[in-house]
Amino acid sequence: MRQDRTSPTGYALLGLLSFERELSGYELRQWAGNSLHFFYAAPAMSQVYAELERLEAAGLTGSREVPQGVRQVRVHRITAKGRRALGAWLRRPVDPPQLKHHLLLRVFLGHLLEPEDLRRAVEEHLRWCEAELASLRALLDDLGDDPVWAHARLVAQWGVEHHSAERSSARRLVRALDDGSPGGPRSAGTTVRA
Amino acid sequence: MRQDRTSPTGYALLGLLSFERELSGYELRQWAGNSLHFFYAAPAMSQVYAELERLEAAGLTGSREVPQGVRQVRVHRITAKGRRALGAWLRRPVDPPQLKHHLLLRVFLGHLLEPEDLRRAVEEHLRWCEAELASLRALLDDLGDDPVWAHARLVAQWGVEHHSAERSSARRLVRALDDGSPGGPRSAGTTVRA
DNA sequence: GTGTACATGTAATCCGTTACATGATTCC
DNA sequence: GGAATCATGTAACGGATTACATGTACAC
Repeated sequence: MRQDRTSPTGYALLGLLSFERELSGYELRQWAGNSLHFFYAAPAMSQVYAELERLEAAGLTGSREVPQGVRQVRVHRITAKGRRALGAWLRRPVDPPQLKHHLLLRVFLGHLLEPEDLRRAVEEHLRWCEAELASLRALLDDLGDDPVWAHARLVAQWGVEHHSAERSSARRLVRALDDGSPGGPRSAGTTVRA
Repeated sequence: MRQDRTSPTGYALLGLLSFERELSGYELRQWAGNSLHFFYAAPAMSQVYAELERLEAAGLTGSREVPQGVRQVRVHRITAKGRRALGAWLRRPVDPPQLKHHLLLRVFLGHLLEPEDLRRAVEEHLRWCEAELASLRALLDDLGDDPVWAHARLVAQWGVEHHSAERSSARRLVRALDDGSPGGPRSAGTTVRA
């Protein structure tokens, strides 16, 4: 039993199970991938299975096989012990957010890139922000106004704000890159915007 | 030689060495810890040493021991090959940012917490944001206006925007939590602000 | 009949952390 | 004299990924 051998990712999965539905590993991953992933990097499929095994070994979840047509699908549920463990974990001091922003690393090392290369990378990031915003809006739509999803709406709203800010910063970055390039704004037809 | 066995963290260190100074592992970690860490989680000390060994084995860095008083300190420098490898990596498609936001995971699972506990966690996060903003301002101050740090200033500026947005969102979260609590705004003397 | 989503896993490997160990230097 | 910082590492472990392997169900 010793200590608390459950990782944050384990608790995240346990958290998804805390909505009291029985879910397969695949479904858990799906859910993590399209709603959690905005603020918490979704684990690989294989890790979900590994994590579920550990959770079950620790008695925090249980599982059973249910027939799904011809096949057997294993569905998981949280146990009373799991609910207690999760509650205790949630009350512990929170670590600061962990970020690995690969684009900004490139910007930081911009002296090793052509301004055009850097600009393209930032613009790609901008497109990614737009795509994330679109799926967040779709998510908010799906959540409706059921009280069960009140907190889910809060984090989705946070996501919208976060990605909007990211988008503003990226736009500002493009402008700064244009202004700061050797010899002022870029020539060659990339700067003229409407 | 096979493929590209260097991790993003390895490239990050290589990037720090691309400013053409010879640095010890300790100094690299220091630098990563107080300027890179705003957008790229700083690795543990022990990983820095491990990464430096790999880089040297791959011929991307070189090192030598220099006397520092009585002791020998090992300093590292980037090689021509390292500069080429870094340049090539920087031009590759950029992965989206990776985030693990432990606070938001708590918010998402807010149905398992007392509103007061959740509120306290968000307020703790708010204090963390303030502290980060303060050190970012100090950093921007240190950077001065030397052209060498032009890109460093850009990412520091991004950091200020990012943490300001984070702060706004956290404040909004506190308000939403107050409003949304069962029975309206919290009683018991925590809601009345100024 | 082909591709995509559903569904579950194993193997190998690596990324990264914590804990431990050691010692010099500098500040109070 | 003691604490904090500088400085470098090793050992053990666990977290997480990629690549591989397998097969079903369903839509076009």
